[in-house]
Amino acid sequence: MPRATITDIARQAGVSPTAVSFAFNNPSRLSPSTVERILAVAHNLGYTPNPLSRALVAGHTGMLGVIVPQTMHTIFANPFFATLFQGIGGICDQHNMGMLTLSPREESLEQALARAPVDGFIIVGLNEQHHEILPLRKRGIPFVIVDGDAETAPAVNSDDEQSTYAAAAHLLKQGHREVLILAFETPSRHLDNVFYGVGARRTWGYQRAFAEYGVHWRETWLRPTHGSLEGGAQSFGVAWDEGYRPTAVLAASDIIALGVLRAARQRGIQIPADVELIGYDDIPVAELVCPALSTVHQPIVQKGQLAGELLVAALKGEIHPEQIMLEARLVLRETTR
Amino acid sequence: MPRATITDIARQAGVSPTAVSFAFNNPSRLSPSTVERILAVAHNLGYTPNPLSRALVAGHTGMLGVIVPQTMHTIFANPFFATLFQGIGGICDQHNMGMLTLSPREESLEQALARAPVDGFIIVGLNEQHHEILPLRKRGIPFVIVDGDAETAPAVNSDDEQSTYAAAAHLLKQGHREVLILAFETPSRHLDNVFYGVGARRTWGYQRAFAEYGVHWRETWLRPTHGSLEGGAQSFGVAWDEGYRPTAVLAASDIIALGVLRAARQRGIQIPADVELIGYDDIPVAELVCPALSTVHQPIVQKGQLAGELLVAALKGEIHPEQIMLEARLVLRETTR
DNA sequence: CTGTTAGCGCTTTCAT
DNA sequence: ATGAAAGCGCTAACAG
Repeated sequence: MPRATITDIARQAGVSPTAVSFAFNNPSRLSPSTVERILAVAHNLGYTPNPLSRALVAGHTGMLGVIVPQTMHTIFANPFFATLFQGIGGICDQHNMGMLTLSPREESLEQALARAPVDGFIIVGLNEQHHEILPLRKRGIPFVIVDGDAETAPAVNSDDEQSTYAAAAHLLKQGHREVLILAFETPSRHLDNVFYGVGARRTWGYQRAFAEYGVHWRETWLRPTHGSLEGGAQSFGVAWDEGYRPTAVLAASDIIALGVLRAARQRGIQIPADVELIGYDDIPVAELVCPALSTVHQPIVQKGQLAGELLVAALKGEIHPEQIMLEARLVLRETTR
Repeated sequence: MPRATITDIARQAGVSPTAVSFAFNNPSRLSPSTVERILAVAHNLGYTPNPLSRALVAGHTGMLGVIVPQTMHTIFANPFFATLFQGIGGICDQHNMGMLTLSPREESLEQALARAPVDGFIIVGLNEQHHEILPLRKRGIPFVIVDGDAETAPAVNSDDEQSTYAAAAHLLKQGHREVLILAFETPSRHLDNVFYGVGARRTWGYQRAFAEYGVHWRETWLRPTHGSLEGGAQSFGVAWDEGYRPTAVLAASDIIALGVLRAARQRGIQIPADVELIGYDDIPVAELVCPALSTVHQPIVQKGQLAGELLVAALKGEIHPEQIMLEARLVLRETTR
């Protein structure tokens, strides 16, 4: 038995579909007794207005899309995203919106964007100019960029280059010369280039420090690493097993650093005694783990909130695209000496 | 300028809307040149078929709804959910679905369910019989229950009662008699009763152990606690500051236990020397924190996967409602002696 | 107070 | 190979 429609209710209640519609959306326009009767029938048949039809005519769904060019499995394994979503979710709570998480489907990010029944998007980790993002602009669908370059669209970023510079500089200042860098790998087929977005900016920061401290930058000491605990563990483990003997490690994200911690433990490497380690993000667990992670703090929850607010503003038609830059700062805990 | 529609494209390309539709969904039915022309115009205007209209006629959206009776802000702050979502997300990845996270809106869970443009739901922490869930059944919308009682709907649970019994028994066996229990608080206005779902089952397990060990069960030693780090910290802190001096604490979830860890640290209480602590869930950070959390392990990712698979099966019309019970087991690490 | 009617934007038989 | 027309389920002028 197919789902009951407005017509079914109308028939059973002996009224027109309009009346049923009013009973749900504008009861005051009907006599109380009619409303009651309609609602009774509806309740009886378990009828609820089809959200799709409703959204189609209303022109909006009340849903906010979040898209990240990684698999959902990877996304939710990374506390950075959970924390970012905490911020976004808070705004959804305030505005009674649902949050639709999307990841590239059938090889195409563009398709994912096209199929999503949402009012606007928060796009994480891609530049505004990305070719699969551009269609959104043409279609006039509001979106805000998080962790990506943007000229005209609203965006929220943290000061990656500056803060990774600080992290690398700290290590170099301590005299380290053999430092392994676990950078982001080209996150997916959607990116053509390692030197893209946050990944690029963070690497530049490290690089600038090396330059300023007159330390030779060796490409082989930079390992593109999958943004996951396993990725970090493997990347560090492989390097170590290949004979690399870094005295310090810079990880482009905390989840990667956590992987380093695990791989080091498995090999009996002492952190920070044998190897110093600095991550990035300051995810909530960073200060809970043992040893507590030295890292670059960025206000992740706030980042999500701002992105959410920017999108909500855009949805309301308040068009004052803002590119927000959040401060990030080095936090030394126990994985550095 | 409103978004371009199929008619706009048709007009500009000098064809009928039908042709445009075919160009997108069934190009083989059109001559290659026509397809090309249509697609060119479409691309030019940044046209993409409206997903809502499409879903309306197709009868499905390719989106999976996940609903939890807590604010999104709370949900995403709890690694249990991130981990559960990791499992669900993996299934979404496989089936090219999006994942819509919902939380009660405008005071009404029922409304949240009604407004969601999804093909089916995964409902976490509510019983099948909950009055706000029942409408779904009538409407014939597929859903699966996670962490809730279900008789006829598919469901995934872990063996809460058995495993919390084991946790409490362990403590009691060690001679503890002053044990503080941080149970779930009635999670929200949607639940009328503390003795509901997982919360109830976990409490029963603790209770049964007390009974079997002949230890008097004191209601005052059971504190309903918000399922968050802050909740755990506050609940333990308040109890302690009121003069309670437990020698052991049982927390209904790891995030609560993490809060205890923090509150204890702030007060200079040594764990496990002064107070032993056992959580529940075995979220990924449990073994990373310092001291590593003793807890009850349940396969969270798998729980999410199974829920996802059950829902996908239901969506396909494969109706073999299964109530799955996952094993959970005590894992002793460093917060117990 | 209630019903008629015309869409919302798209897909899909059924003709031509 | 292409188009006309009906309809997905609902809302909202506009009548009466």
